[in-house]
Amino acid sequence: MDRIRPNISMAVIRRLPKYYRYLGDLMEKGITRISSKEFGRIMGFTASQIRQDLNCFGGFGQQGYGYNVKELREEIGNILGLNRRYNTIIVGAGNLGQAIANYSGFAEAGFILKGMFDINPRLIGISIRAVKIMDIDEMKGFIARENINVAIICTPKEGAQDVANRLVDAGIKAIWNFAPEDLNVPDDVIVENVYLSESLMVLAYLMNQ
Amino acid sequence: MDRIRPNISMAVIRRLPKYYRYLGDLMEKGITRISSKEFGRIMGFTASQIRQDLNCFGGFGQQGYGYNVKELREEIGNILGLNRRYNTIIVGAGNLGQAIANYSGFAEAGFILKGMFDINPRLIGISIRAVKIMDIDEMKGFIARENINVAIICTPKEGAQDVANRLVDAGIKAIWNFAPEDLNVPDDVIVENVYLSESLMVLAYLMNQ
DNA sequence: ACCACTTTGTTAAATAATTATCAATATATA
DNA sequence: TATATATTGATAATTATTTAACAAAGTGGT
Repeated sequence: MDRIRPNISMAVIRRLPKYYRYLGDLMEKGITRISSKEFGRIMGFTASQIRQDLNCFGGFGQQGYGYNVKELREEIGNILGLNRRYNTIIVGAGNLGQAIANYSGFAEAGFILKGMFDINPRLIGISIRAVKIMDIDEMKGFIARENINVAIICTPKEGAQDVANRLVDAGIKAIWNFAPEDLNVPDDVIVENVYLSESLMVLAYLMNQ
Repeated sequence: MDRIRPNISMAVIRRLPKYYRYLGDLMEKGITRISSKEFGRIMGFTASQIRQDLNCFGGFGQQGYGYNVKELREEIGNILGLNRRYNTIIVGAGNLGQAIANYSGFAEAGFILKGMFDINPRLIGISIRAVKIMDIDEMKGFIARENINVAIICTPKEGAQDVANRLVDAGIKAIWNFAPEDLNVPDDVIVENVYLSESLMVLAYLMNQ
């Protein structure tokens, strides 16, 4: 079904969600077709880059016509795996964990929040959006029982590696990590980091240039 | 004081916070000196890259010895502008805005939260960590009065560009943007984006490879 | 003070990413 | 149906980034 995809660079992969987003915007405006030239103008990319990127995955365009917006969006959605569902837990139910639990973009990408975990007895038992916060000691059983695919780490730096170890032990293969720490996990476990303070420091840097 | 820094690439700049973080870890462990070789081993970079990166800003090392951990950390902190203070406001006081307000890494990078703004009457008037949520119509005056340097946008996609326009109008030159939208601002305004859903989509992609 | 070893800063080489080019092919119009 | 125009996909050229190599300079032990 898919063409073989030999070593596509992360540079390309990280642009895919942006394409997906802009194609959604175009759809909302009722635009049904777009050329790489016009698409590039809107996104701030060169037309060449867009054609090059899309061609990593297949010839979605048509000469003399351009790209069909709806079709291309669906294709990219499938490439990104947005057509699947991922049973997800949040570990660390503090402010950030709760904000993520309430985050709507989350469900839109196919991630379904099934449970939350913490070590703080004050938090255990309460619910966020009908999702219960449980004791972290119940986590391993829950992951197996509820067929959890993804875990989101929202703990402080100190607890993060320990949580990661527990998750790996419980069979989790994908982690979205908000803790400011590079997690040590086996090669077959995927970690996608969101380093908020690093982003903030870059802002500080740019302000002083 | 600073040496002239001719066009340092964003690739280098985005690594600086990581150096800073690892140097902090080393300090906590009581390590006072480190070679590029060992530092590279710990961080997962080549020794060459570390020497190349650091040399963009100055010769911080010593032949036969390596780098002084404390000194190097301070130098990088200064390069990043962490020695300065930035008066900051949050616009959009929903779940994410409140989580960011409670985020500790924030103050550590020199960002001082002075106020929060929203359009929701239910939120206006309440306080998060002793910081009041105010009506967004009061924002422009507040920015001038309190000498605000930085604004954090935590609104939904729909309100983001309008908020950005108001911020630019009020003289703000640096924006940390969490809304899933590319903001249109004048060239002299810095925008650093945190695209959570894009990060999540990359995770989904990687899970399907 | 000497010598073997370490390690930097810098330059060169290699690799990766982006942009330009263009033949091939489709569209749109008369 | 013929023709001018638009646009892709692919390849080549260019630019950016990373890695390797090495002389110069310092360390540390004797």
